[in-house]
Amino acid sequence: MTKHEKSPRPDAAALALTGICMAHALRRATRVVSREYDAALARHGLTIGQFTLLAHIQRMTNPSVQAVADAMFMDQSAMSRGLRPLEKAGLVILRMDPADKRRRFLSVSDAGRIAFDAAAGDWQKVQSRLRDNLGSAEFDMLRKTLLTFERAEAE
Amino acid sequence: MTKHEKSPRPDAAALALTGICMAHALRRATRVVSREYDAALARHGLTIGQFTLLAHIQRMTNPSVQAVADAMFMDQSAMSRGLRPLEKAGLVILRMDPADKRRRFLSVSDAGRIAFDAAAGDWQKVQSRLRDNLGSAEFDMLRKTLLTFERAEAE
DNA sequence: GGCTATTAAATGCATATGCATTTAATATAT
DNA sequence: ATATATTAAATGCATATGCATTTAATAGCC
Repeated sequence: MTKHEKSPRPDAAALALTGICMAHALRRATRVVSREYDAALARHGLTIGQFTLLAHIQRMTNPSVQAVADAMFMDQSAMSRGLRPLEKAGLVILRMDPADKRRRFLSVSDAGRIAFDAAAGDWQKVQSRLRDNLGSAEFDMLRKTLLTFERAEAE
Repeated sequence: MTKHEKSPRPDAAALALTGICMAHALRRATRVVSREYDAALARHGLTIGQFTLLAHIQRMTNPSVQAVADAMFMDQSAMSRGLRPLEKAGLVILRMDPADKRRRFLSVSDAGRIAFDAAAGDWQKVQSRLRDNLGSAEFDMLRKTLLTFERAEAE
Protein backbone atom coordinates (compact mmCIF):
# COMPACT_ATOMS: atom_id res chain seq x y z
CA MET A 1 0.00 0.00 0.00
CA THR A 2 1.65 3.17 -1.17
CA LYS A 3 1.59 6.31 0.89
CA HIS A 4 -0.79 9.21 0.81
CA GLU A 5 -3.69 7.62 -0.96
CA LYS A 6 -7.03 6.39 0.23
CA SER A 7 -5.77 5.82 3.73
CA PRO A 8 -8.56 3.54 4.96
CA ARG A 9 -8.50 5.08 8.39
CA PRO A 10 -11.32 7.01 9.89
CA ASP A 11 -9.31 7.52 13.05
CA ALA A 12 -11.57 7.32 16.05
CA ALA A 13 -9.51 9.72 18.08
CA ALA A 14 -9.40 12.33 15.35
CA LEU A 15 -13.08 12.03 14.67
CA ALA A 16 -14.03 12.53 18.26
CA LEU A 17 -11.47 15.16 19.07
CA THR A 18 -12.74 17.77 16.71
CA GLY A 19 -15.96 17.72 18.67
CA ILE A 20 -14.93 17.24 22.24
CA CYS A 21 -11.67 19.06 22.88
CA MET A 22 -12.25 21.81 25.42
CA ALA A 23 -9.28 23.81 24.20
CA HIS A 24 -10.68 23.76 20.70
CA ALA A 25 -14.14 24.80 21.86
CA LEU A 26 -12.65 27.67 23.84
CA ARG A 27 -10.28 28.82 21.14
CA ARG A 28 -12.90 28.67 18.44
CA ALA A 29 -15.44 30.60 20.49
CA THR A 30 -12.78 33.14 21.40
CA ARG A 31 -11.96 33.71 17.75
CA VAL A 32 -15.59 34.18 16.80
CA VAL A 33 -16.46 36.44 19.70
CA SER A 34 -13.27 38.49 19.69
CA ARG A 35 -13.82 39.32 16.04
CA GLU A 36 -17.20 40.82 16.89
CA TYR A 37 -15.92 42.99 19.71
CA ASP A 38 -12.89 43.97 17.66
CA ALA A 39 -15.08 45.06 14.77
CA ALA A 40 -17.20 47.23 17.05
CA LEU A 41 -14.21 48.84 18.77
CA ALA A 42 -12.14 49.36 15.64
CA ARG A 43 -13.47 52.84 15.04
CA HIS A 44 -12.10 53.82 18.46
CA GLY A 45 -8.69 52.47 17.57
CA LEU A 46 -8.94 49.75 20.20
CA THR A 47 -9.00 45.98 20.20
CA ILE A 48 -11.07 44.11 22.75
CA GLY A 49 -7.85 43.02 24.42
CA GLN A 50 -6.70 46.61 24.79
CA PHE A 51 -10.11 47.69 25.98
CA THR A 52 -10.19 45.16 28.80
CA LEU A 53 -6.58 45.95 29.62
CA LEU A 54 -7.52 49.61 30.06
CA ALA A 55 -10.41 48.55 32.28
CA HIS A 56 -8.11 46.50 34.48
CA ILE A 57 -5.49 49.18 34.90
CA GLN A 58 -8.15 51.75 35.68
CA ARG A 59 -9.51 49.78 38.56
CA MET A 60 -6.08 49.07 40.04
CA THR A 61 -3.91 51.56 41.89
CA ASN A 62 -0.57 52.14 40.21
CA PRO A 63 -0.06 48.46 39.47
CA SER A 64 3.19 46.99 38.20
CA VAL A 65 3.40 45.15 34.89
CA GLN A 66 3.44 41.86 36.73
CA ALA A 67 0.43 42.81 38.84
CA VAL A 68 -1.71 43.52 35.79
CA ALA A 69 -0.49 40.36 34.09
CA ASP A 70 -1.51 38.39 37.17
CA ALA A 71 -4.91 40.04 37.28
CA MET A 72 -5.51 39.00 33.70
CA PHE A 73 -3.94 35.56 34.06
CA MET A 74 -1.45 36.53 31.42
CA ASP A 75 2.27 36.04 31.08
CA GLN A 76 4.40 38.97 32.18
CA SER A 77 6.20 39.10 28.86
CA ALA A 78 2.96 39.16 26.92
CA MET A 79 1.72 41.97 29.11
CA SER A 80 4.95 43.86 28.65
CA ARG A 81 4.51 43.78 24.92
CA GLY A 82 0.79 44.28 24.98
CA LEU A 83 1.28 47.60 26.74
CA ARG A 84 3.42 48.94 23.95
CA PRO A 85 0.70 50.07 21.54
CA LEU A 86 -1.30 51.66 24.33
CA GLU A 87 1.77 53.47 25.56
CA LYS A 88 2.63 54.69 22.07
CA ALA A 89 -0.92 55.93 21.63
CA GLY A 90 -0.58 57.77 24.91
CA LEU A 91 -3.45 55.93 26.56
CA VAL A 92 -1.36 54.31 29.27
CA ILE A 93 1.51 55.83 31.17
CA LEU A 94 4.49 53.87 32.44
CA ARG A 95 6.49 55.55 35.17
CA MET A 96 9.55 54.20 36.89
CA ASP A 97 9.12 53.47 40.56
CA PRO A 98 11.67 55.76 42.20
CA ALA A 99 11.96 53.37 45.12
CA ASP A 100 12.69 50.38 42.89
CA LYS A 101 13.96 51.27 39.48
CA ARG A 102 13.15 47.85 38.09
CA ARG A 103 9.48 48.35 38.59
CA ARG A 104 7.12 50.55 36.60
CA PHE A 105 3.84 51.99 37.71
CA LEU A 106 1.06 51.77 35.19
CA SER A 107 -1.79 54.22 34.92
CA VAL A 108 -4.39 55.22 32.39
CA SER A 109 -3.94 58.73 30.99
CA ASP A 110 -6.72 61.25 30.52
CA ALA A 111 -6.70 60.36 26.84
CA GLY A 112 -6.98 56.72 27.84
CA ARG A 113 -10.02 57.37 29.97
CA ILE A 114 -11.63 59.35 27.20
CA ALA A 115 -10.98 56.63 24.66
CA PHE A 116 -12.25 53.98 27.02
CA ASP A 117 -15.46 55.85 27.80
CA ALA A 118 -16.07 56.50 24.12
CA ALA A 119 -15.64 52.83 23.28
CA ALA A 120 -17.74 51.59 26.18
CA GLY A 121 -20.97 52.27 24.32
CA ASP A 122 -19.96 50.09 21.42
CA TRP A 123 -18.68 47.44 23.76
CA GLN A 124 -22.10 47.38 25.40
CA LYS A 125 -23.86 46.92 22.09
CA VAL A 126 -21.92 43.78 21.26
CA GLN A 127 -22.20 42.44 24.78
CA SER A 128 -25.99 42.96 24.78
CA ARG A 129 -26.41 41.41 21.37
CA LEU A 130 -24.53 38.29 22.39
CA ARG A 131 -26.47 38.11 25.62
CA ASP A 132 -29.75 38.32 23.74
CA ASN A 133 -28.66 35.67 21.28
CA LEU A 134 -27.60 33.22 23.93
CA GLY A 135 -30.22 34.06 26.52
CA SER A 136 -29.31 36.03 29.62
CA ALA A 137 -29.33 33.08 31.99
CA GLU A 138 -27.09 30.96 29.81
CA PHE A 139 -24.88 33.93 29.04
CA ASP A 140 -24.31 34.72 32.70
CA MET A 141 -23.76 31.10 33.56
CA LEU A 142 -21.24 30.71 30.77
CA ARG A 143 -19.32 33.78 31.82
CA LYS A 144 -19.26 32.66 35.40
CA THR A 145 -18.06 29.19 34.53
CA LEU A 146 -15.31 30.57 32.31
CA LEU A 147 -13.97 32.65 35.16
CA THR A 148 -13.56 29.56 37.32
CA PHE A 149 -10.55 28.50 35.28
CA GLU A 150 -7.65 29.50 37.46
CA ARG A 151 -4.08 29.86 36.52
CA ALA A 152 -2.22 26.67 37.42
CA GLU A 153 0.22 27.48 40.18
CA ALA A 154 3.89 26.86 39.56
CA GLU A 155 4.76 24.43 42.39
CA MET B 1 -6.33 69.83 39.02
CA THR B 2 -3.08 68.65 37.42
CA LYS B 3 -2.92 65.53 35.36
CA HIS B 4 -2.09 62.00 36.37
CA GLU B 5 -2.57 62.23 40.08
CA LYS B 6 -5.16 60.83 42.41
CA SER B 7 -7.82 60.78 39.76
CA PRO B 8 -10.89 60.66 41.98
CA ARG B 9 -12.69 58.43 39.58
CA PRO B 10 -13.67 54.88 40.26
CA ASP B 11 -15.19 54.57 36.84
CA ALA B 12 -18.29 52.51 37.02
CA ALA B 13 -17.90 51.12 33.54
CA ALA B 14 -14.31 50.08 34.11
CA LEU B 15 -15.12 48.50 37.44
CA ALA B 16 -17.90 46.43 36.05
CA LEU B 17 -16.26 45.55 32.78
CA THR B 18 -13.37 43.59 34.21
CA GLY B 19 -15.92 41.22 35.62
CA ILE B 20 -18.61 41.00 33.03
CA CYS B 21 -17.07 41.20 29.57
CA MET B 22 -17.69 37.95 27.73
CA ALA B 23 -14.70 38.45 25.47
CA HIS B 24 -12.48 38.83 28.49
CA ALA B 25 -13.91 35.76 30.17
CA LEU B 26 -13.35 33.74 27.01
CA ARG B 27 -9.89 35.05 26.30
CA ARG B 28 -8.74 34.58 29.85
CA ALA B 29 -10.04 31.03 30.05
CA THR B 30 -8.49 30.26 26.68
CA ARG B 31 -5.10 31.47 27.87
CA VAL B 32 -5.26 29.41 31.03
CA VAL B 33 -6.52 26.25 29.38
CA SER B 34 -4.36 26.44 26.26
CA ARG B 35 -1.26 26.68 28.42
CA GLU B 36 -2.16 23.39 30.06
CA TYR B 37 -2.73 21.52 26.81
CA ASP B 38 0.36 23.09 25.30
CA ALA B 39 2.50 21.98 28.23
CA ALA B 40 1.27 18.41 27.89
CA LEU B 41 1.78 18.28 24.12
CA ALA B 42 5.14 20.04 24.07
CA ARG B 43 7.10 16.81 24.27
CA HIS B 44 5.45 15.73 21.03
CA GLY B 45 6.47 18.95 19.34
CA LEU B 46 2.85 20.03 18.97
CA THR B 47 0.74 22.89 20.26
CA ILE B 48 -2.92 22.35 21.04
CA GLY B 49 -3.77 24.43 18.00
CA GLN B 50 -1.70 22.21 15.75
CA PHE B 51 -3.10 19.10 17.37
CA THR B 52 -6.69 20.10 16.70
CA LEU B 53 -5.77 21.21 13.22
CA LEU B 54 -4.36 17.75 12.50
CA ALA B 55 -7.58 16.26 13.84
CA HIS B 56 -9.68 18.38 11.53
CA ILE B 57 -7.69 17.65 8.41
CA GLN B 58 -7.73 13.95 9.20
CA ARG B 59 -11.46 13.78 9.29
CA MET B 60 -11.90 15.74 6.07
CA THR B 61 -11.28 14.47 2.57
CA ASN B 62 -8.61 16.42 0.75
CA PRO B 63 -9.91 19.76 1.97
CA SER B 64 -8.72 23.08 0.64
CA VAL B 65 -7.12 25.68 2.89
CA GLN B 66 -10.35 27.63 2.94
CA ALA B 67 -12.40 24.54 3.79
CA VAL B 68 -10.32 23.80 6.86
CA ALA B 69 -10.37 27.44 7.88
CA ASP B 70 -14.16 27.38 7.63
CA ALA B 71 -14.41 24.19 9.64
CA MET B 72 -12.40 25.81 12.41
CA PHE B 73 -14.08 29.21 12.13
CA MET B 74 -10.75 30.70 11.33
CA ASP B 75 -9.57 33.25 8.82
CA GLN B 76 -8.13 31.84 5.63
CA SER B 77 -4.93 33.81 6.02
CA ALA B 78 -4.42 32.59 9.57
CA MET B 79 -4.94 29.05 8.40
CA SER B 80 -2.53 29.54 5.55
CA ARG B 81 0.17 30.55 7.95
CA GLY B 82 -0.77 28.07 10.63
CA LEU B 83 -0.14 25.25 8.20
CA ARG B 84 3.44 26.31 7.65
CA PRO B 85 5.06 24.71 10.71
CA LEU B 86 3.15 21.47 10.19
CA GLU B 87 4.16 21.39 6.56
CA LYS B 88 7.81 22.04 7.40
CA ALA B 89 7.69 19.28 9.99
CA GLY B 90 6.29 16.99 7.30
CA LEU B 91 3.09 16.28 9.22
CA VAL B 92 0.78 17.81 6.66
CA ILE B 93 1.03 17.64 2.89
CA LEU B 94 -0.07 20.38 0.54
CA ARG B 95 -0.64 19.33 -3.06
CA MET B 96 -1.76 21.52 -5.90
CA ASP B 97 -5.14 20.67 -7.34
CA PRO B 98 -4.37 19.81 -10.98
CA ALA B 99 -7.85 20.86 -12.02
CA ASP B 100 -7.55 24.28 -10.39
CA LYS B 101 -4.03 25.41 -9.81
CA ARG B 102 -5.07 28.02 -7.28
CA ARG B 103 -6.32 25.42 -4.88
CA ARG B 104 -4.30 23.07 -2.68
CA PHE B 105 -5.39 19.79 -1.23
CA LEU B 106 -4.44 19.21 2.36
CA SER B 107 -3.76 15.85 3.90
CA VAL B 108 -2.08 14.44 6.97
CA SER B 109 1.07 12.43 6.26
CA ASP B 110 1.95 9.11 7.84
CA ALA B 111 4.30 10.99 10.13
CA GLY B 112 1.44 13.31 10.98
CA ARG B 113 -0.81 10.45 11.95
CA ILE B 114 1.91 8.91 14.06
CA ALA B 115 2.57 12.20 15.85
CA PHE B 116 -1.12 12.75 16.39
CA ASP B 117 -1.69 9.29 17.82
CA ALA B 118 1.31 9.63 20.10
CA ALA B 119 0.08 12.96 21.42
CA ALA B 120 -3.52 11.81 21.87
CA GLY B 121 -2.74 10.10 25.15
CA ASP B 122 -1.38 13.26 26.69
CA TRP B 123 -4.26 15.25 25.27
CA GLN B 124 -6.63 12.87 27.02
CA LYS B 125 -4.89 13.33 30.34
CA VAL B 126 -5.37 17.08 30.33
CA GLN B 127 -8.90 16.82 29.05
CA SER B 128 -9.82 14.33 31.79
CA ARG B 129 -8.19 16.38 34.50
CA LEU B 130 -10.12 19.48 33.49
CA ARG B 131 -13.32 17.51 33.29
CA ASP B 132 -12.78 16.12 36.77
CA ASN B 133 -12.02 19.56 38.15
CA LEU B 134 -15.09 21.16 36.68
CA GLY B 135 -17.44 18.23 36.99
CA SER B 136 -18.44 16.23 33.95
CA ALA B 137 -21.91 17.73 33.61
CA GLU B 138 -20.69 21.29 33.77
CA PHE B 139 -17.75 20.49 31.53
CA ASP B 140 -19.96 19.01 28.84
CA MET B 141 -22.45 21.83 29.11
CA LEU B 142 -19.72 24.42 28.81
CA ARG B 143 -18.21 22.77 25.77
CA LYS B 144 -21.59 22.51 24.13
CA THR B 145 -22.45 26.13 24.79
CA LEU B 146 -19.12 27.32 23.45
CA LEU B 147 -19.73 25.52 20.19
CA THR B 148 -22.97 27.42 19.69
CA PHE B 149 -21.04 30.56 18.82
CA GLU B 150 -21.23 30.68 15.08
CA ARG B 151 -19.18 32.70 12.72
CA ALA B 152 -21.04 35.89 11.83
CA GLU B 153 -21.96 35.72 8.18
CA ALA B 154 -20.69 38.44 5.91
CA GLU B 155 -23.89 39.84 4.48
C1' DG C 1 31.49 46.94 51.51
C1' DG C 2 31.23 43.30 48.23
C1' DC C 3 29.75 38.84 46.24
C1' DT C 4 25.52 36.28 45.42
C1' DA C 5 20.64 35.30 45.08
C1' DT C 6 16.48 37.07 43.73
C1' DT C 7 13.35 39.73 41.29
C1' DA C 8 11.01 43.08 37.51
C1' DA C 9 10.81 43.97 33.10
C1' DA C 10 12.46 43.46 28.42
C1' DT C 11 14.00 40.47 24.44
C1' DG C 12 14.74 36.55 21.25
C1' DC C 13 12.14 33.22 19.19
C1' DA C 14 7.99 30.86 17.79
C1' DT C 15 3.09 30.24 17.08
C1' DA C 16 -1.71 32.39 16.64
C1' DT C 17 -4.87 35.45 14.53
C1' DG C 18 -7.37 38.95 11.48
C1' DC C 19 -7.85 42.58 7.90
C1' DA C 20 -6.53 44.47 3.61
C1' DT C 21 -4.13 43.69 -0.39
C1' DT C 22 -1.57 41.19 -3.83
C1' DT C 23 -0.80 37.33 -7.00
C1' DA C 24 -2.24 33.80 -9.79
C1' DA C 25 -5.73 31.38 -12.04
C1' DT C 26 -10.43 30.28 -13.28
C1' DA C 27 -14.98 31.81 -14.70
C1' DT C 28 -17.99 35.16 -17.31
C1' DA C 29 -19.76 38.42 -20.12
C1' DT C 30 -19.61 40.44 -24.62
C1' DA D 1 -11.07 35.34 -27.99
C1' DT D 2 -10.61 38.84 -25.11
C1' DA D 3 -11.33 41.97 -21.40
C1' DT D 4 -13.43 41.68 -16.86
C1' DA D 5 -15.03 39.72 -12.62
C1' DT D 6 -14.31 36.38 -9.29
C1' DT D 7 -11.92 33.33 -6.48
C1' DA D 8 -7.89 30.67 -3.71
C1' DA D 9 -4.05 31.28 -1.46
C1' DA D 10 -0.19 34.07 0.02
C1' DT D 11 1.71 38.50 2.00
C1' DG D 12 2.26 42.95 4.46
C1' DC D 13 1.16 44.72 8.68
C1' DA D 14 -0.40 44.68 13.40
C1' DT D 15 -1.73 42.65 17.77
C1' DA D 16 -1.72 38.50 21.00
C1' DT D 17 0.59 35.07 23.62
C1' DG D 18 4.09 32.01 26.07
C1' DC D 19 8.72 30.13 27.27
C1' DA D 20 13.46 30.82 28.00
C1' DT D 21 16.85 34.06 28.59
C1' DT D 22 18.92 38.50 29.31
C1' DT D 23 19.44 42.93 31.67
C1' DA D 24 19.14 45.81 35.41
C1' DA D 25 18.47 46.51 40.11
C1' DT D 26 17.34 45.27 44.79
C1' DA D 27 17.90 42.11 48.70
C1' DG D 28 20.79 39.04 51.51
C1' DC D 29 24.74 37.05 53.34
C1' DC D 30 29.53 37.10 55.18
